[in-house]
Amino acid sequence: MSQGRVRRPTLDTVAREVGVSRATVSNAYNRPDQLSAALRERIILTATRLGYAGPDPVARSLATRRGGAVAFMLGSGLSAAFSDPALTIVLDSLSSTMDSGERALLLMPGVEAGPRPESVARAHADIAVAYSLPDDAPALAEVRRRSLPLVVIDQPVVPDSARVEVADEAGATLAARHLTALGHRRVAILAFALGTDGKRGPVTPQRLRAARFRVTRDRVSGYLAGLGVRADQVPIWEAPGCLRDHGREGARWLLTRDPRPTALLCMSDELALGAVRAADDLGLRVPADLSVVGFDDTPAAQWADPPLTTVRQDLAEKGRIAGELALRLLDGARPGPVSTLAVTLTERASTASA
Amino acid sequence: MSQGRVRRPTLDTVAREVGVSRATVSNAYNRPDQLSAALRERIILTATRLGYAGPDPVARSLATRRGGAVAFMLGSGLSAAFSDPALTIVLDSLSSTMDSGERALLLMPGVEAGPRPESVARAHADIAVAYSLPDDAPALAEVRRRSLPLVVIDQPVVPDSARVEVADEAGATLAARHLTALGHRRVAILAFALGTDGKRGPVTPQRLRAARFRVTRDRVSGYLAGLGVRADQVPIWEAPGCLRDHGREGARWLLTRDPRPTALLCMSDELALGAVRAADDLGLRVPADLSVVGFDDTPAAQWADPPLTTVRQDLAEKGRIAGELALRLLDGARPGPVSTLAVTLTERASTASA
DNA sequence: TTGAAAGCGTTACCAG
DNA sequence: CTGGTAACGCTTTCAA
Repeated sequence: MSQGRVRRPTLDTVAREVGVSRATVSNAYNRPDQLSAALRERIILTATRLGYAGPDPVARSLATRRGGAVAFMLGSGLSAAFSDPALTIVLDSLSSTMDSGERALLLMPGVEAGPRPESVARAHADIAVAYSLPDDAPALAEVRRRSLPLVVIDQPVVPDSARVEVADEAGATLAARHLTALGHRRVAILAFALGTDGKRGPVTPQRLRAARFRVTRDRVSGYLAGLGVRADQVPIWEAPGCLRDHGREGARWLLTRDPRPTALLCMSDELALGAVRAADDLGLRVPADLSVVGFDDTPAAQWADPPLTTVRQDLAEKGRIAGELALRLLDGARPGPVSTLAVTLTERASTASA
Repeated sequence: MSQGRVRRPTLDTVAREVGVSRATVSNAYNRPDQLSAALRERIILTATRLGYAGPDPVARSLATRRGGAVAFMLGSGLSAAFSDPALTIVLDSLSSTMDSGERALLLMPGVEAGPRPESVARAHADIAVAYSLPDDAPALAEVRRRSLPLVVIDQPVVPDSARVEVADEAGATLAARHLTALGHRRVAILAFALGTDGKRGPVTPQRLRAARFRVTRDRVSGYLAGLGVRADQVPIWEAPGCLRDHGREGARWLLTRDPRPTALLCMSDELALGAVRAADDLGLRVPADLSVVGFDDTPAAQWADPPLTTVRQDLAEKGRIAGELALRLLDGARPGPVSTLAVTLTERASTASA
């Protein structure tokens, strides 16, 4: 049984043993219809006896010029990424859309501004999918250098890439209008990161202008438009991420300003859920003392107590579309115009009249 | 700028253009110290001008005999997997342990009994990590066929693999003893899946004997030992997974038995949290009317209301060890004996005297 | 239905 | 420090 340092058998070994050519053995594995069933069986049998495990995936890729994986580039580490239900839904939907069994999913976690370019350079992937990266993510430059087809989800805007986004600005406006219609005049914003430096805190107009994330920029614009105010007229907190704890922390600050806001616009449901928790910490009732609006409409939003008023986007659809764009690019198609998914406002119990 | 159908430049193209050999160009990329800085610069410059993106990762892998990825095999689909905080922690810790920037993470989601063997056959990976798969997962047979080094986390027991587990039986016993010490006599068990058929419901001793998951078997044994009863003397519910909703559903059933249990032993914190929710649905107070014990001690356990009494295992450490085992295997080492992590009981507020 | 030969793009070894 | 030459293991025409 001990194979020791014996050289691994190859197609050639099997071919020689059976007494046929390499091509025939290759066909035995890849095109069973190209040879007689009997011969094929003899080949497979011999292969098994010799301990040949089937065509080497790497060698096969070199010959076919297909890497067989899709590189999924994240803007954060794995644990943060997986704590984000929105990402989870999109990734799941993307992977099941593309899953032909032929393609694997190469996860490229990031630090700060996305995956390291060296990782991208070495990836055995023939397409890349970027999930919500900052404008100048180095990984994207590397994707370009390699001329890998690219699908961008949400952000940033990359020339020559296939893109799927949601109507961020419109959605944010919807949320803000909802609050003003309810009579809220003191509204604060709980925002995603503006930079990749991990900073958190109140946002200055200057930092806002230098923002490196399109989504954050657009949503802030939308909020301000819906509110009918300028950036310096409303408290904005920059959270370093989109998770619940980030929301709790930011809301704690926003809710201890004077005058205290009567409503919070949050860029994700998780952020909003954190805000509800912070309100709770401070003895504020939602929605009696504080209205909270989320973004995404993840499952948690409707399960929450109180159920969250939020801007609904179809996350699964976003993943599906991204997958289909990827498939099309892989098929040689040129990237088309951006697909923008519509959003709607889902009114639940976390908002009430001022 | 249009490259049209022009053949992609290769190492050779660059070498010819610069007037050096292929080897030298290769060295320019991989061993800068093997040539003069001037020559190297000239090479890189020409490469850029020609639009050469650097050594092709697949070709390089063929030559170096290194695939450059670790295949992480899951027992469930992506969305279920990422909803499990325990998996998330382990995976994050594993990936940061192994991350030399050289290696990528190939995610192999499963359906029912793990990844499809064909996916494993095609994966450009030089090592596989199995996360909590059933005893006879087909993917494992494929790993063996390919003679890929294998690290198994939790289960199953695979000959010739490096393994890291936790003291499941001991932990379960700890949990059960805690309850009996508190005077509980009517205790029920909320268990993981026993089969890969997605079934849920009360467990028969027969199904228990046929269980295909070591962890489930061992924990049930541990619970029974700690309780000092036989399998047919205690209600056991088989949940199809380890998530919160599964727990809620199972607990709803267990808590409507007559006589109603005064305590629940749950195989994961998520399951336990679902059980707390079910108790809440039924108007039962935890721990006044019902004691609940979890397993894992994920962050959610201490955040919960009430904070969860649970069997603590060091998930991050488990991931780290798995990563180190993988590194060692990659280095040519033979698998050693199984590493079993100790567990402790963390008493919090979800348990009280009967 | 089968086989021969020409790649696929690199790295590794060894001589100079 | 540089270059020749031989792998690496497979797929794919094209002819027979």
